[in-house]
Amino acid sequence: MAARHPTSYRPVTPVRDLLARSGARITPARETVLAILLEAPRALSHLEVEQAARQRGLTADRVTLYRVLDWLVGQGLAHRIEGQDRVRRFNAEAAVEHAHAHFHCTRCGQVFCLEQPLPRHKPQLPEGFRFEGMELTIRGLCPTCSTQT
Amino acid sequence: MAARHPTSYRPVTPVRDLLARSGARITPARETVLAILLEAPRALSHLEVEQAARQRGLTADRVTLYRVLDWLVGQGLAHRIEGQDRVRRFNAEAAVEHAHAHFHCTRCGQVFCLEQPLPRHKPQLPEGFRFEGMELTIRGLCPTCSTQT
DNA sequence: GACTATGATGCAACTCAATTGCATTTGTGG
DNA sequence: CCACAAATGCAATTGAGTTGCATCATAGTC
Repeated sequence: MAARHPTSYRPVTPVRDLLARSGARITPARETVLAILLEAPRALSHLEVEQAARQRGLTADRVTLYRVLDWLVGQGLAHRIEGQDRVRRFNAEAAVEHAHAHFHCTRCGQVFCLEQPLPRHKPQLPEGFRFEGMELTIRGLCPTCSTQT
Repeated sequence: MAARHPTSYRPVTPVRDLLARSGARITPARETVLAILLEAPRALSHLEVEQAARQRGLTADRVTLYRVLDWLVGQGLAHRIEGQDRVRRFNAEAAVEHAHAHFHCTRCGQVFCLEQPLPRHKPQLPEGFRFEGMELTIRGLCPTCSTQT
């Protein structure tokens, strides 16, 4: 997988810099996982992260990856998406405001980030409800699956 | 819990009628579960359905309830909502078009149906994606939880 | 460069919703 | 009332995610 902004005039912020900002420790697991998420074209499940990590030579426990992912979410470096299949997926959009919809393929289960932003305004809620955030998930078939009959 | 349209000029369609339309068998489990969903003010998890069913004197296996719920969804009699907590919740909106947002309380986990409809139009999708449906989930605190500090 | 405290990791066991296979029961059309 | 397809019950299983605790490694300090 290629880096995100190969032709950008501004260099990609190195993974270690992003991590360093948190003040917490920089560990191989955190470096690798964040790099994986940053380079992924779509949201990855824990399992996909684990496989990608192994390909990069990281031998980390399943639990460690869960904890790293949670930590990244806590740091605001990654975002967690609740899938239609009871599987959580993660992506990292270091620079991009995370306010877009997700597309969940009902056939292969992949989750894609869509470019179009969510409505800017907070939705009207009935009396007493407090808003924290919102998530728009579109179900359907991805390009690959929609052509396979 | 009261029936849905107490003042409507049109009588509420009896549960058995709704079931009969499917052409499939009418069983105690299906009757009870559908009645529970129709009368519930919010989406219910499998566990909540099970407890409600027991209160009504239905002694059905957990698995049966799972299967009944799936079947109701397949028949279009119920709708499945994917929670932020990896728990599926169900509601039945026999007459109402199901195109509204859901509110998920991040504290108590309850899911409420919001009145405001989703945007009518199908969202623009990148080339190749096929639209099937969408789900808008708003996270936050419900009235009860938002007052408990 | 070595030392150390604190926070990260590994391991094993566990939780919990949901699913599956198969034998048994039951609703319904004939 | 009968037969058969469909629904149910039961037990075992899956799979994502979590927890407790012992061990290890990072980053600041000397």
